[in-house]
Amino acid sequence: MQGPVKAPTIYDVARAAGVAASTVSRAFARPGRVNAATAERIRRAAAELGYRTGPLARAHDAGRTSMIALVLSDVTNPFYNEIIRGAQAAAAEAGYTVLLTDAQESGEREREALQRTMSTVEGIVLATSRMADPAIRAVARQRPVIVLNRVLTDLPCVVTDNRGGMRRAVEHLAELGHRRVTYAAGPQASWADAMRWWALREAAAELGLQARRIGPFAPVVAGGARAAAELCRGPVTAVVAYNDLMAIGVIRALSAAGVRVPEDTSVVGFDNIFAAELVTPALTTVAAPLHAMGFAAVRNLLAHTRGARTGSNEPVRLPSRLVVRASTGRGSG
Amino acid sequence: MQGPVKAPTIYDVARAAGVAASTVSRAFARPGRVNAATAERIRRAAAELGYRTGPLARAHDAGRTSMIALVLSDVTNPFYNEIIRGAQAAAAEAGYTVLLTDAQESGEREREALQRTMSTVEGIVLATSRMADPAIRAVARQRPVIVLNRVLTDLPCVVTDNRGGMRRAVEHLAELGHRRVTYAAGPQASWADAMRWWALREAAAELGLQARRIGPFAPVVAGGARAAAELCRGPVTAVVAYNDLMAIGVIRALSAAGVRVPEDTSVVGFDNIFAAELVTPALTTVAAPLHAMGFAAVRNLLAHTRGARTGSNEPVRLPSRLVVRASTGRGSG
DNA sequence: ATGAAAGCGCTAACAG
DNA sequence: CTGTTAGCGCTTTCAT
Repeated sequence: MQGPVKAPTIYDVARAAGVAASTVSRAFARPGRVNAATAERIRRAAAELGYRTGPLARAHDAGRTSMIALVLSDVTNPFYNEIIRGAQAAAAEAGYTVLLTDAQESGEREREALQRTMSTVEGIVLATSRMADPAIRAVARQRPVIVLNRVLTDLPCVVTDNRGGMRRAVEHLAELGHRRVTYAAGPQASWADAMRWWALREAAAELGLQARRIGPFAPVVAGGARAAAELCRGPVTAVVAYNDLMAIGVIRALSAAGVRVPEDTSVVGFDNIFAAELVTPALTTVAAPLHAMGFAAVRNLLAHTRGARTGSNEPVRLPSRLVVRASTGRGSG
Repeated sequence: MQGPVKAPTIYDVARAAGVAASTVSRAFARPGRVNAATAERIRRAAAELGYRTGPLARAHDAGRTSMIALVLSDVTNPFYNEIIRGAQAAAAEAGYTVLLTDAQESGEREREALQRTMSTVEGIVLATSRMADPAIRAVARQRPVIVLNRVLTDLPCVVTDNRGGMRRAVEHLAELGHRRVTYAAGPQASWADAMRWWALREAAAELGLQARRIGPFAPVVAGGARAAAELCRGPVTAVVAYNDLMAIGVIRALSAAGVRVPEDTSVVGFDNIFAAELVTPALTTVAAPLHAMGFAAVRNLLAHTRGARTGSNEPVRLPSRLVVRASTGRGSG
């Protein structure tokens, strides 16, 4: 057993090949400017030693890495699909590459990953961060940051109009004759969750509905199923879930329990993910302009990166709309 | 208009704050070890100049970045979900962080992203790469690489047993009384696609079924729908799709066209993605040990990274199994 | 075509 | 607590 041997440097190769380090460097970077024979000797020596260009040195003085990081709370969540695409589109437009970082729903992991990534990127988009405000500000001190789905004063943010979307959803439910709504809450650390519940209460109050809240639950199908269990206690005719994944969970669990959707109870989701129209019944949901959000985020970020002494940092608020499908129907009153 | 001004260095800050560069460094890295007042002055100066720690310098001498890259042909594809989780698990175990890179189904983008990322990571997992073999080998010369879902001689690979899986699927169909199978092909650049079609032919021949192939199609729901259109020409009782997404597309399009699944035609997918059990009818599919693949890949990679003079490079072949659900049924013969 | 030497921006080791 | 002095591994002048 030897333990990890120190990786060979360019100097080791130089020595082995009997040339100067600078020549080795050239041999790799500008093969044309070096004697074919010498180049060959160098290549051979390099291969022999298993030489690899050091992790961070090469670009050391280039200064620009042309990369930005997009940090997601959970890559696995289809919610991010379009956001990612939007971000990539904006990045490509400017010749940048997007590095994806997964926080695995943990503020801790997010911090750690960020710490490692930070130094290699020119800017960072925090999508639905699970970190606390101060941690985010700390990051922002190191690199230009733009926050998605959350508002922090003095930091550039891009959010959807949760309030308007929720309003539309509740109106829809009211029009169908429902007299009370239950909100199945998502993660506590989620800024959006707080906004949605708040918005639902407001809308319900104004429209004369009764509002109730259960949760929090994990923002995944299983979480929705758990919500459904709690739901059954008490007369529920309409539920709005934190997101589509949960809504799907609710529908499935409800159906399994013999409750018909939408005849017995209506279900509304949030986000309009791809699977929303795949399930049966197809999900009525509040659609966020996902692609546009990703795009706007990176656009803004790049502007800041280019040194734009940040002007006003009013959060960019993108509109959302209600997509009515089959999971909502007449309420019994 | 000024153009991007050269970014301020740690020295600029030091000068502005009237301290030594090392002190500035400390102020950022170990805030405790520096006089509060001095730290404050430094922070102020840094903020004033808009100073940010240089992209690649910080870890410069650490040598190890503790990061590996996982390159995906399409992050958006749920197929990768468990692979990602597996990779992260193995990485975490070794104190590494996984950087996700999306090739957006393009060999070109993959190359470019890789070029930028490469220097910052210690190793690379290429999952379902869209690059040509030589390009992959070129990357492997720069960093330890391990290839997923594809076999390249002399490079460490991790693949699933496509052959066995397909065999099981065809047997299943045969047992149900089907006399012919159609394969709806995926992307041409896909190594797995070639393997699957080949395996289907082999199995069909041995079991006395007729095999047909249509495609290629994009490996997404829309692609499956397009496949279904072609399917309708000719008497088809059983189809195996390149992956679950396509299979779902096939089912939906078929249903829309009045063809019942599985009564009229049976559909089998590949991968057993999350949505497979969500759709109606639930999808019969060949399940790959996704999590295990991601895990094994990173494990191996890390071993190579630690300098293990690569021994035998026999591809690691993980077993797959058939998950029978509702999309397959009795064939009319 | 090649070598010597001077950095790149930052951190660590060692004195004060 | 803070300044000085060496590098980190590689690239880039500038000679030769």
